[in-house]
Order: sequence, then structure tokens, then C-alpha cells
Amino acid sequence: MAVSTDYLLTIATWAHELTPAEAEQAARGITEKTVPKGGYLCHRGDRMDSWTGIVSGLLKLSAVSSLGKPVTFSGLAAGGWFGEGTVIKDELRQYDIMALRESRIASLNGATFRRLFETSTGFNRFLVRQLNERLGQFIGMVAHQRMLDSTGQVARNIAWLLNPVLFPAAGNKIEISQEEIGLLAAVSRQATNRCLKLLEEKGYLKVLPDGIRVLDREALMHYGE
DNA sequence: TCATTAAACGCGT
DNA sequence: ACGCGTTTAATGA
Repeated sequence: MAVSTDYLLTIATWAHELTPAEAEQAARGITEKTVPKGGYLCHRGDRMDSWTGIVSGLLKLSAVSSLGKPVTFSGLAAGGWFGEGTVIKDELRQYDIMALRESRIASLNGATFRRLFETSTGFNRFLVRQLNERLGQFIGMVAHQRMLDSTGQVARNIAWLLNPVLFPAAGNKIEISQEEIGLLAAVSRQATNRCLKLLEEKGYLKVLPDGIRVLDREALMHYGE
């Protein structure tokens, strides 16, 4: 169940960095499926020999702590590709991945991924850029975690989901419950609601019935600095 | 005592 | 059925 090269180009920014022959090869290694809201793509400890792309929708990455408390680590938005670590190192999946709403998911099989990884400079350019972007984001997260109040945490986590390098198809509306924002930002549901109202008053975002619309991503990104 | 939280409840979509 | 606001009871600063 492969996919046409033209279609691949619409769902994967990295495909634009490949030669036509490489892109064709990649398209042959792609499969797609729909995951319902609340459905799991994989659980911690699964072996999953493929690289995953989000065509549409929203995922969260979480695990269960040693004492049984579920911990959310990160959100993943449309246009994002992830999981290269487990494919390259042939590891087991480190986290649970759940769909926060119905999501369309593409998979590039491991053999094709490794072939591109070994031979395509364009593909490697993309991977390095993506890793670099993520690293920068995570460093920023650690640096600011010590300084920001809960509103800053909420603002940053929302801005992260709209990172144009990591999630180029995300748009500016996020269909996510306030409870899930709270889990992402490690802030209680009540506090999340207060923070969202505050950010709305400042005009950085709009709270919608089914999520939020971001009006000023830069302001959210740098809130509290 | 005051603030914050999780859990329970109820309302509106 | 779900998300959100509110209430309540517990926790801790």
C-alpha cells in the first residue's frame, strides 16, 4: 500500500530534499492509516520498525512513572515526523503515543528509512536540521522551566505545537482540551483555564469551544522573558 | 488561615 | 459522551 510521489511531497517536507529517484523509493515505503481519538499508536516497549509522520491531527507522547502516575512529555502536531531514534538504534519504543483527536498517520518502513539514511544527503540534511531544532527547543525548555510561572509554561507548550520547522502543517488552530494542555504543561486543569484566559486577555490567543486559536506565536514563545 | 489541587457533580454542546 | 465550570474536601505553605 504505497503512495504516489506527488502525494508524499504534500505530506512530507523532507521529500522535497530528495532526488526524484529517492523520493520515488520513499513513496513506495509509505503506508497510511487513521487513528481514532484516544487510540494508541504504540505503547512503551513495543518494537516498531518504522518512522512516523503526522498527516493531520494531534498526538501526545507520555509514559507511566515508576509509581504509576501517567506523565505527559510532549505534543506532536501535523506535519511532524518522529521516531528516528528507535529506527536507527533498533530500540524499543520509549513512550506511549496516543491520539488526542482523530489523526491521519503515515509510516515509512524501517528498511527504506535506513536506506535513505545511508545514501541520501538530502534526507540527512533534514534529519540534522530537525534534531537541531528539537535540541534547541528542549534546551530552552530546561532553561526556562526554572524561571517561568505556570502561564509561561502553558504559553510555551502551545507555541511548541506550532513550531513551523517541526510541525509545518499545524496551522494556527489547535484542537486540544484544556485538560490536555494542562498535562503537557504540568499545570492543573483549573490553573490552565486561568492561564488561557490571561493569555486571551493579552490577545495572544483565542479560546474556542473545541480548542484554541493562536494569534501571536512569537509572544507565546517568549512570554515571561 | 489562605491557596491550590484532585475528584465529584452538573450543565451545555 | 465530552469538555468545561463549579463545588468540595484534603493538603500544605
